Amino acid sequence: MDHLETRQLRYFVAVAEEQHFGRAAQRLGMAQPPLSRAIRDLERQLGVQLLVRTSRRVALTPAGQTLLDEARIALDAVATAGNRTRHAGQDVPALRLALKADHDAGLLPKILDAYDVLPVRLLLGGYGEQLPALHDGRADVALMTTPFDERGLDSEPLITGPRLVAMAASDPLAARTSLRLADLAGRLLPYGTPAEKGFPKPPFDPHEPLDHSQIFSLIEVGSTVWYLPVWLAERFARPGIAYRPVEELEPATLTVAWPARSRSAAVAAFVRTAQRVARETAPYDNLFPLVHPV
Amino acid sequence: MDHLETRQLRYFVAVAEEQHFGRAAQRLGMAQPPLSRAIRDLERQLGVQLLVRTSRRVALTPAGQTLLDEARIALDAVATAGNRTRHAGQDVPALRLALKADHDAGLLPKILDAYDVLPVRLLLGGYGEQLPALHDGRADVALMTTPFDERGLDSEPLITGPRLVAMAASDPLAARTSLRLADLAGRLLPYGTPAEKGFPKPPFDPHEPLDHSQIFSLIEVGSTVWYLPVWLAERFARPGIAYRPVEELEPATLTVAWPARSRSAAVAAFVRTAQRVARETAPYDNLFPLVHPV
DNA sequence: CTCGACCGATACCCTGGTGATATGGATCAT
DNA sequence: ATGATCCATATCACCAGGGTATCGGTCGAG
Repeated sequence: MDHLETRQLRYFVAVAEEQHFGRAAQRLGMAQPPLSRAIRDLERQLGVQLLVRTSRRVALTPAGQTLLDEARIALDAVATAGNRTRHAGQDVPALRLALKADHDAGLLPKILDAYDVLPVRLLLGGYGEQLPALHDGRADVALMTTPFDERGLDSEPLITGPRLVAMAASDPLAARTSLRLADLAGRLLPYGTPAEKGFPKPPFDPHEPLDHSQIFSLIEVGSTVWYLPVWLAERFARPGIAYRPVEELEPATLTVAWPARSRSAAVAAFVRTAQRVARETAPYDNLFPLVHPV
Repeated sequence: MDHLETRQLRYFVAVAEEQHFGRAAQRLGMAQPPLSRAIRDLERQLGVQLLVRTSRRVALTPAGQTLLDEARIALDAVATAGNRTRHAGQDVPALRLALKADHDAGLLPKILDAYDVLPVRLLLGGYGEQLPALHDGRADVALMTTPFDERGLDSEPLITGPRLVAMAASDPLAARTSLRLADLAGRLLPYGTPAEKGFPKPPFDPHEPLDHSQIFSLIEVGSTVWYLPVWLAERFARPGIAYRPVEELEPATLTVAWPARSRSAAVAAFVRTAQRVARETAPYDNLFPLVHPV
């Protein structure tokens, strides 16, 4: 009848995600027997069966699924408490801005120049790392490209531009003026979309997503094509790579996002500054120089 | 650099709220020295000073205030995980409805009669207990009277009616047909409003709020007056107590509320049922029988 | 059908985290 | 000056929580 400890939740989440006590124990850096015991004690404590163990596999009960969902939320909240507190204790207060390098549509220098409320610390994370950083309190505000999971966040759009396809300049499709998604079907590497659960096994090392240089190398030799917002295309314009509009491709919106219940004046001022800078920036309405470079 | 445990957060919240290690330890059912050590270790772990100890008082640093806020949220999320899981493990699924007895405007029987998705378990709590029950997962849905703290909740209004003042029939003010708030200033017991932090010491035992019978006894002998929604007045109409409208008193709205991110079909159906029942119920537009009983 | 591989549970041991007691040192009220 | 108050330190004890060895049940290969 005692209180739950985060250790119990971490253990359960590991087992539930791995569906395997041995791997979960390995991931947690411990042996399997104490983990089994911890899960059994947790079930006793809650008075609920969480897992169905056949000697061959482990499956979640409905109650177990509930706990998995809720425990993720709770662990996130605990991590947030720690991260926010660590940050609040720094003697030099700062605004922590999470973004992916080159995904700022060129606005970043102007925003940083115009924002003088606090010093800004940049957290340059890879693809999809901005969202968790906002959620667990490592970042105060983030620049992200739509679409993203907006639950728990407030956001304001900054600037919108078309998405283009990047392909080898030598690609036969590059000769066409108009492309459709169907023309490009099957040409994308599986990394093209965020890693989902049940991520299908890619042909080679799935652990490390490709960085920009790697991606553009593959594009240049015709191994893949890539969808990307116009501001990224602009930054990576080079001979050997052609950018073309695609009819059905939704435009991308660069967005500033922050935790929903943030009442920080520094964040609010940053958002206003970013919006003002975005308004003063020319929209992406002329693709001619990019699609037809000299 | 390890993970935070809820035990550490509970300890810190106790100390921060009591501003006193001894009382906090007592509240936690432990001795003071291990509590002091736990807080010191927590500060080491976070690398942040949380409390300023003079040998006379304990005060929060800004980082400590941050942790207090965040830890409350995190502890709530952990409690929610446990409560929701316990509930999901019950073999008889049920909808848990939190409300205060008599605060249903007479809708409850009709709602329960019309709602057939799940059996309904009533959680009859005292004043202000509905909100925490929703937040920590003990209840799926609640009936509450506006105003209440809507953060983290979704809600739909059911029925609106005026608030009245209840006073002794013998009270000189009962002879008047029109009352204003100023006429009643200072006549309310301090229990009239929810307990805030820094709750001023009431004249007698502050621990247990008064129940309805106690309140109406005090009203009947002229010791206090009371503001209450018309549906409560209706239920407690009796000789010896007079109900009068008060000009500036905002009307009350009986509301059905549920956790914001609930995607439960059972809750959604309950809300629809409650709204339909409320629409079919006569509004409170004729106060004559209540104010001028036979 | 049999045997080996796999996987979770059980039994048992041991260490360190967590709690208790005793006491010190600092501050404030009288 | 002296006692009261209150947090920190020192020290001890216990068991919660982690490790190793092993068991028992299930599935698949041959």
